[in-house]
Amino acid sequence: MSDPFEATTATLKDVAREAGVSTATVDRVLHGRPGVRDATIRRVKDTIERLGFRPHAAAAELARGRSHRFCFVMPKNQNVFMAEIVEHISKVRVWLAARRTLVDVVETDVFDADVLAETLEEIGPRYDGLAVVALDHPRVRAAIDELVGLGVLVVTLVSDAPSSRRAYYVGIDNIAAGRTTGTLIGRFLGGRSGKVAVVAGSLSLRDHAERLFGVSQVISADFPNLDLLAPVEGRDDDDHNRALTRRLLDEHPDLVGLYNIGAGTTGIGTALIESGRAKDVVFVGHDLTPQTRRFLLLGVMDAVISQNPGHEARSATRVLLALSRNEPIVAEQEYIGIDIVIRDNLP
Amino acid sequence: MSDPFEATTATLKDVAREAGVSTATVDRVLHGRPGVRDATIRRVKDTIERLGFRPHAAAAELARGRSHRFCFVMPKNQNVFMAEIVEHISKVRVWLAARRTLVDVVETDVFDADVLAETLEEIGPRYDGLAVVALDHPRVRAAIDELVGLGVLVVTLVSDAPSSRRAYYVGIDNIAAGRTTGTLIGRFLGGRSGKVAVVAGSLSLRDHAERLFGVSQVISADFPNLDLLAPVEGRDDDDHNRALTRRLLDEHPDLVGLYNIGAGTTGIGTALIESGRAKDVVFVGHDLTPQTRRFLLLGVMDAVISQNPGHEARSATRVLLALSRNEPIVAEQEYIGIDIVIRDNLP
DNA sequence: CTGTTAGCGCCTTCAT
DNA sequence: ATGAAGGCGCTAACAG
Repeated sequence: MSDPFEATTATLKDVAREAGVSTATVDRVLHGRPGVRDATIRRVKDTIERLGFRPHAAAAELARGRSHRFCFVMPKNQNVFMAEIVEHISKVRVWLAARRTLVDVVETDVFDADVLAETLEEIGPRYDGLAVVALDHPRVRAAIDELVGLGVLVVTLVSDAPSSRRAYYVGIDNIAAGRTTGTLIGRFLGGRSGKVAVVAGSLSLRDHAERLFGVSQVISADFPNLDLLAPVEGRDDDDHNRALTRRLLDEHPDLVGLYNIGAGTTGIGTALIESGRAKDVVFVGHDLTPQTRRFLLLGVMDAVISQNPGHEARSATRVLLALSRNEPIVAEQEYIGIDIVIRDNLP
Repeated sequence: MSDPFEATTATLKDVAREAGVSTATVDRVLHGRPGVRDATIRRVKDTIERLGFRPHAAAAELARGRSHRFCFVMPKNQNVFMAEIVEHISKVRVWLAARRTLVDVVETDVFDADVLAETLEEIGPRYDGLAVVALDHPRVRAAIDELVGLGVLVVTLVSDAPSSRRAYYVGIDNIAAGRTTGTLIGRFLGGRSGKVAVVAGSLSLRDHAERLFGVSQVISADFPNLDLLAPVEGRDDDDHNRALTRRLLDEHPDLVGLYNIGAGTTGIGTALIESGRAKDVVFVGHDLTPQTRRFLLLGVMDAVISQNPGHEARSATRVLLALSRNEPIVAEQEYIGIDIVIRDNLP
């Protein structure tokens, strides 16, 4: 071999010439389209192999000239985390525009199965693909499955509907997230005994229920010195959570740990500060926001469990793009990790 | 109905027609090339704005038709972490091949400034860009600067040379990584008193020195109950580290914490297990490997501080590509976080 | 079954 | 300072 680059610089035309066929035939073989004799297929494949030919992605994209329309279906009353995802979608728009891909965002009540399902049914068919913050409910599953049947790509985002026919889930393993919190609280307490409280938004949300499951597992299995209280629900609302926390602190002088499973962390942190017991209670919550960042630096929160909203926004679009172009997905790149953030590794 | 895509689908030709100029002129304006009257520039820019025109990335790439050659300069005696980066480079090769981009990997003694500098000087000019695991040394800096002067793009990887003219650093903030470890060890010990030992590969390596600095800061400032021993150096070698650890354990019956700053974690873990004190000593090290993963699950290690090798390999290539095409870098996407990995959030 | 041919949208000489 | 025209490598419609 001469120029080490030559191998990768062969074009489809080269292959055609070398194989003694037309470019159209090479193209057919390349994409497994019918209408080519087996013998010819083999000959072409050999030449491709021999020349180390790789189709030029940009040329293919240009020639295909398709454009894609995707839509993100997001919660209507966005908390900071969801708002950040939306913000990142906007940032990716420029990049996508240069690829003739358009992404819309619609907001709906993703917590009401009927409303969500209707939204999906209505807007779904207008798009090539959807990224949905899903509710795991039969009605929603049905809507997703129907769309998939119509040829619309569906990926779930942040919250999954595992039993649906969605093509992919972009988000974290919430049981593992709960377990992670359990271990952190237990370890940070270093043998101290007492009660651990859990505040959830709503336990009918799959991700909240899963996180609760995870934390319970770990606390009961590994930390006999700790006593997990029955979870309370605060609808992800700061005021509710503040009141709930106040009550928990009052009723349990021996409260040593606190886990906020959903949003509304500000309310809890405020109540903790007001009680003067912020430093005595190990407090872990989700999602890195200006508020939780502040709480970490103040020592009110001991850790934040976080999933990178930018990564999730990009990942969802990349996955949709790859799926609709029939390109492979780099699973490793799309994996969303459970980030543990403490004061010292704040991004 | 009119194509809802129309707005984003305007082409350079459309702009030319609307602005009453030729496509060549639009192209000139688009890329700020000289030879266009100010008035014309304004007119074209206005039309671009008005039509919401975005150049089609694929078309541009095709027309430009350039190809790129990059090279990763990696340590010769690769530890697992470095080997994983190399592995990921191979995975990206297919993707890159479709973009007429070739990446080589050369191995050299990156710990010897002269050898590294010579390698850089020798192979650098053959490439459009280099990703280098740098040693922060005057000789190396000079070599990097010279290459940059020749028009070769240089990014540093994992280990930086901040005062050189390298275009970018792909890697973590090592001081913060050290601080993170310090806090974790301190918190996990939950008030227990005793000594904390630090094993480094070599303190003349910038990243090792920085991690030491970080951990010292935190331990001395926030954990008066802990006593940081003078660091020992084990050259990232399992056998050395095992012997060192054995000695540390012997000499300090009150050793409660252990931080391995570099590689060779297996040796330390082995010594810990052999001593029977694995559960009594909080042990934190770097990089997720099959071994450290096992140690986490066994409870021998309490946390692993890790930087995602796949992310780093992709990031370095993306940055090199973006730089050489004069495209913007998505800083947020290329940020390498300090991952805290415990038993429960293992990927 | 296979080949011909006209683009896709942009970039780049080469003229003017 | 500006325009005309050819081509990058692949795809797809249309012939045969």
